Amino acid sequence: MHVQDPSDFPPGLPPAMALPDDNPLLRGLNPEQYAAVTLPPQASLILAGAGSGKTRVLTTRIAWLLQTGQISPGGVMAVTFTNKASKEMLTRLGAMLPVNVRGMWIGTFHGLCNRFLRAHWKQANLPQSFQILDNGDTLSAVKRVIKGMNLDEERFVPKQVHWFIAGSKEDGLRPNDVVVHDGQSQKMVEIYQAYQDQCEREGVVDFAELMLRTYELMRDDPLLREHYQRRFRHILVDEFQDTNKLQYAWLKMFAGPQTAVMAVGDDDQSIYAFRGAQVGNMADFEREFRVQHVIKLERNYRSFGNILDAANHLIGHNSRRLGKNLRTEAGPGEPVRVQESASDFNEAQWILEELQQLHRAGMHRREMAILYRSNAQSRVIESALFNASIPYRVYGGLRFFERAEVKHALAYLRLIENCNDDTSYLRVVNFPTRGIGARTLEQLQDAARQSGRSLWQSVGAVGGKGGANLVAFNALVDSMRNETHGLTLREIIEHMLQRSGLIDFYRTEKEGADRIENLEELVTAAEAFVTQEGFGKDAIALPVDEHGPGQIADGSAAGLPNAVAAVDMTPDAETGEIMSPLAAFLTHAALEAGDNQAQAGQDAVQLMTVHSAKGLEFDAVFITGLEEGLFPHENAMSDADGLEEERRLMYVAITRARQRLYLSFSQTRMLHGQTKYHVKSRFFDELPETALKWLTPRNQGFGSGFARDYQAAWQRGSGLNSVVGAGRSSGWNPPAAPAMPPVPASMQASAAKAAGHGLRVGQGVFHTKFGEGVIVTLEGKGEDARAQVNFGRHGPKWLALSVAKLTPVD
DNA sequence: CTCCGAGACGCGTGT
DNA sequence: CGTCTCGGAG
Repeated sequence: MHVQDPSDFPPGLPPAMALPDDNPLLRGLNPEQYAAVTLPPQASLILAGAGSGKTRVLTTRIAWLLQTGQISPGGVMAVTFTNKASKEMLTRLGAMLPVNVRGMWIGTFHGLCNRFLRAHWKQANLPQSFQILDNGDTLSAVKRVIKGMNLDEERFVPKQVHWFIAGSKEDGLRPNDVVVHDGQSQKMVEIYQAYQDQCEREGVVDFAELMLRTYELMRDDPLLREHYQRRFRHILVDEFQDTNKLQYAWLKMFAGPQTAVMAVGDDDQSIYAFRGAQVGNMADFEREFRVQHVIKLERNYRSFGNILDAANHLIGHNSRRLGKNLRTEAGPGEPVRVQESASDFNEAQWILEELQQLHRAGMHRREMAILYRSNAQSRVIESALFNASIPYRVYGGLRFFERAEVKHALAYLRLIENCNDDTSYLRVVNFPTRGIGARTLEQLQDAARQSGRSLWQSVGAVGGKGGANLVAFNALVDSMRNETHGLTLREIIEHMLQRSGLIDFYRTEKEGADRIENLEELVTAAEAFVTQEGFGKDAIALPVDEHGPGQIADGSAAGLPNAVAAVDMTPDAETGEIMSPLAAFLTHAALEAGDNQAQAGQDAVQLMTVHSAKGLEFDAVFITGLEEGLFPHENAMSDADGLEEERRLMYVAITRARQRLYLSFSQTRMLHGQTKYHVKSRFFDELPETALKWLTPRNQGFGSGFARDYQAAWQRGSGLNSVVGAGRSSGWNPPAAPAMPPVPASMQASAAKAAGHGLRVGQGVFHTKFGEGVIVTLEGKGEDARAQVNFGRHGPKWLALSVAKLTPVD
């Protein structure tokens, strides 16, 4: 690994390009960024630290390539992992250059695959109107397969089977390619095969299939491969450290001998190994693409010094790094604040107070983020925010297009589009209820299975009342299709909502108001989609891409497309026919879980997992639940690899903060419906003490009681936390707090109950060998007294109190 | 067939 | 604690 010296760079470029100040595009770039943006058309690897201006480099690079005439819009592909990232890229690019970004291949891996398969559906052996299964759809499809094979769901857990199938596909393996170890894995492969057959029958593909199908078509069709390889002169890959085996192989298919691939990534931010990401792809890429230029972007433009010190110090505990350190010229800024709470409830309460102080001091709510390791942790915080009427927005969790009522509506739309979609059929055939019960559906599924046809096609095989109801349901869908023919997307959806009975159903429901609101939101979303994607009356096929200098002739002779429209409007390769707005909208719904249309635009506090925070930044960040078992998560604590990934995750979390960072942990937490006792995260031991400021007394934490914590909470309000750091860089001086109220009697009582052996559950103790821990359980009396103590790093231990020396920590 | 309540089970991260 | 599944009554 070598770093290009920016001073003698870029070598050998035309003079016009070497003058940075001449070109407004390049103004303000630092030497490394400048070098990256203006690299010659060869394979390159950009190691871009957090906050180092990575997106700026990517977009400026594309703009510069276009502006200098090195490529045409059609000659570049830029691929990201998230819709958020690709949208941002498009927006920024559009602001830099007057270019029709729509015609460019900029999107997520899955979005680009979709675009590719829409154009080549025939060669890919797909029906023209193939539908995409989201996670929920895939899971129910897997369940159906398992049921259909008469297998035990205990032995073949649908979730695990899905995991197995997706994992196999991400390794590029079809059922025949999977190596079988034993009877169990043999059966798994059979399920995989049956699932695949079912998908083929129904004309649907899952996320992994989008990637694999595209890869295979490119691999097996030399004409197609050559066309695309010659077409793309530049391919830029964002978040390269997150690519899996299949995505890397996919990239190699699209990158030809003349293609300059720029991989941008940060090994320290690799947090998706659990779903197959291979950081090793970075090293492989450097070798296999014979990378000449490796550039490190280490200058951070986001955070103050103390925050970066914390990040650098922490990540330094990882081995196997490519080696990179963030630096800033912004000064130390405020210290990183650390808060300990007695319970998750108290933690939420404390966050609430801090949020309000920041807001009163003038910070926008949207600039405050609360991060947690797992989605389940959001609930306590949400209810605290809700009760205090503080606007907030939750990312992840239930997304718009995943809500039950929205999925029902989409299922009707999908049936209108493709009536063989059994997943959708089963979802709404009896919703709202129309006298079609389990018995009838079983007969229907049996009939379908035997004839190898879809449920829709098999309704005739079921007799009796149920059979008649099925026929009536088919007729309903048919008439919806007929009646909406030629209508606008909005009209189609409104008609379907009425005709299906969904609206009427929710009107009579007790809690139906919210659901109706969401259904109306669906209409709005469709309307916005139509406007955005240009499906208006004057919609025309988007322009054919012009090939830049040195580009190949178009591939029309081979029946290949050289016209590329917006993601969902790709014309058919042969007929040039454009997808219907409905079909396009359904694709959109499957690929973009619908970030959450609801409270968008409002100035709201942002709640999300650390994973979904990647790529974002905020003025103030709270990292919550920093406890052993939670963060790092218990399932990842046992092996070194898992722990290193957790540490990278923590690194990502820390580097989201611009000005103020809070780290918070709690002694107790409601999990699985019961109270758990936790030790603070080991990550605290890996942070530089000089950058931290403990808001609660240091090392006196464990089990020191609710009363103390209660008092501390009030002391904090009285300005304790503003002593350090206030006035340094930001002007958030907390207002004076009210006088401290007396400690409630109930809390005093709980502290006083420490009778007997002088220990109680929740008590913090010190053991000479295991260190600090928390008493989780107490049993027995006198000589037999024993305690279960959770020592975090050493795990929970049973100790005989007559033998073990436990010193209360208080 | 539909509705409702009791009981089981889970919460690790995402396109 | 919340959601999903299953069993029995209407």
